[in-house]
Amino acid sequence: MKPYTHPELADVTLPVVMQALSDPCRIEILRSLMDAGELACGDIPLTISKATVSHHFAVLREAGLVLTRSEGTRCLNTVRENELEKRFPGLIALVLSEKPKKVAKKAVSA
Amino acid sequence: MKPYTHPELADVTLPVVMQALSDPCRIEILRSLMDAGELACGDIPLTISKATVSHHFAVLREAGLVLTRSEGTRCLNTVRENELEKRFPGLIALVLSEKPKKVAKKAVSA
DNA sequence: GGGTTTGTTCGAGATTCATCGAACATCTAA
DNA sequence: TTAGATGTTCGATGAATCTCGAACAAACCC
Repeated sequence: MKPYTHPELADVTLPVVMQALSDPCRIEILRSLMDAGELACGDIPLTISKATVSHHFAVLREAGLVLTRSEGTRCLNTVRENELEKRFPGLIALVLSEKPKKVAKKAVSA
Repeated sequence: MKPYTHPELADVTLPVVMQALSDPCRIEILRSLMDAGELACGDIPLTISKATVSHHFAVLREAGLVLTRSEGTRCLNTVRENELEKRFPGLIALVLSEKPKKVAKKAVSA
């Protein structure tokens, strides 16, 4: 089985995180994740191949931004929100503040 | 003389800014600028060629991060701090909060 | 004017990156 | 066991990026 590896956020550098966030697809993935709480790779509303989606998730994972766990044939992803807030204060808010695509979302208070 | 062009921050997207911040050299440049207030290209304490420094400044400029003005044969650069704080709240603090590390500096004694 | 300083621009080389289809692996359902 | 669903990995390809030296341009100083 595939044991996903996640870095300690203390070992993640700022350039690595910024690089991970420099792609519009990955920013959109992060927003979807924050919006839904947890999503499988296939649930990402993007018109790119699943190979590319897998690649983007790997980048996000290695940058310490998301946490992936296997469940059946699917992999469920979440944003490492609390840890990130400690390591890079304000980063998540920055990502979410850009282009608020969905307004009046149903109380998913975080 | 060369008329430097600077984008409106409203037109700058998050991926573009993140891309600009994904290079350790450019992060170091920003830190030096914030520390000194205003610096010429040649005053950047990095061991890279002036052609490369010029390139990095162009990237930072086009990402809306720094403002460049000519003065004699030199070009003085400042961080667009106030504007950035409005457009991308917390971004500058994020860059400064990262522990300063050695970027392309001389190696320590062996 | 001639020379110096400062920075830009122009190739060019090397590396990295995003993207895809195809093949593969793993788990679930029938 | 077989078939389907879900992701990963493997090449490959085209684009972007980082870096440099060399040539160039503009402003200063003598």
